[in-house]
Amino acid sequence: MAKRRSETKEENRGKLIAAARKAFAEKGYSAASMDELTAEAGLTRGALYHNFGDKRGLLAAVVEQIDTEMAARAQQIGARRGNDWLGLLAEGAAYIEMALDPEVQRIVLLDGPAVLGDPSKWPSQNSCLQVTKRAVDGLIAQGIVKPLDAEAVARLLSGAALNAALWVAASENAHDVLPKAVEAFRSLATGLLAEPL
Amino acid sequence: MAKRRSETKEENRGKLIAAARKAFAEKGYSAASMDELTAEAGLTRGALYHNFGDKRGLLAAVVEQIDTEMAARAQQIGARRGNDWLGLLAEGAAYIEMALDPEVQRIVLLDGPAVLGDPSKWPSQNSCLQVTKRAVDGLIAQGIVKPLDAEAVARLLSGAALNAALWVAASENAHDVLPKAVEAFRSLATGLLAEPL
DNA sequence: AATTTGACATACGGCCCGTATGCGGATATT
DNA sequence: AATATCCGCATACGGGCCGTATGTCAAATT
Repeated sequence: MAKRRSETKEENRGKLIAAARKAFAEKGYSAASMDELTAEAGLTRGALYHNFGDKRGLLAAVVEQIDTEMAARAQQIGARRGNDWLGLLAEGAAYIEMALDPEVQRIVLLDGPAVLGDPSKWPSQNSCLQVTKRAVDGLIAQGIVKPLDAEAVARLLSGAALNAALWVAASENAHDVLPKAVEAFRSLATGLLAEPL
Repeated sequence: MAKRRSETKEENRGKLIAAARKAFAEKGYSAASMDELTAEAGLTRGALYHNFGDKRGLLAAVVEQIDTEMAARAQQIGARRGNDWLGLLAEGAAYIEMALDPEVQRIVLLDGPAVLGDPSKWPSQNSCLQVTKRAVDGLIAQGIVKPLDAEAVARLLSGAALNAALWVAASENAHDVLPKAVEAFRSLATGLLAEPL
């Protein structure tokens, strides 16, 4: 066989991240054991430490991967809708739905901030925030949205969306409350409009 | 001296909670050592385990104490302003400011949700949510706010406020961005009004 | 006064993480 | 092509922390 070394290294990195995603999502960050994690990936803690430095580094890598996937989805939706007002609303709703994924919740919304600190300091830069910020910036430039601080608006919107998702996910009947959350989000967002509809 | 037993027990409970507040706020939940914690309170882990069951129990008690304090402040502000629209806005701004306290951030906003799970399942019931929900309920009944699901609105508002607070706190110049956050919050909230101002 | 209760201390064991060291194959050198 | 080097990963070790079981002494009960 004789594979290239850099090749197998990337493979193993991928295996570790995949195993970590599963373990972190199921057990939570602190309860996830590095030994079990690496064993499930067919490796040992040596590989993990060599690739990611420490447990936090592994979490950061996992978060970055998930975040990248979320950003891709958001971009798709934004592109399909166009960069207008309805696009922003659709994006917000999309984030609420994405956050229903237990993996996203546990890793990105709960353990991520607690272990890694403020999202703005993450390697991945928190795509949700960035994408929203860009959209808001555009809408302000067009005069559709009030001339507020774009980052402030993005922070509030994303915070609202993510909190709504946590609520929906914790509810018994998620499919019943999801529309309520989305509706409330849409109402809230209309407060940003420069002129009432 | 010969104090009553129940008396000293409450005293020690208080000492432990106080020490835990400091340790959790400074080092974070997972990095805080129970041994150091209890030693600083002049006790041992035996007392801690006897009173709170385990480390999570101690965190829950700390969160409850802080949460109660926050609820008291919010009630004050609400009562002073009256249960009207401006009262709700003032309350939201108050929560943003309260969340600037590093203790509140680290313990209630970061470690709390990660360790204890969804706030709605906390013993303290998360005062921020409850107070906001009650205020929104009243405004809906008066026809001031659109007939949305009160809990959904409360979730979104509190999520927005708390996320804004995290942003402000992480900023270099907090006193510069705080007004931006509050202004954005006010704009967002106007989206809830049944009729434009 | 004897007994029971309860609050807390002490002792023990296991798990987990981070570091230091060792090893074998891929890569570079001449 | 043979040797030397490097690198990715495994293994071994040590310390810390948490949860449980057990012990102890003062307060409460009778």
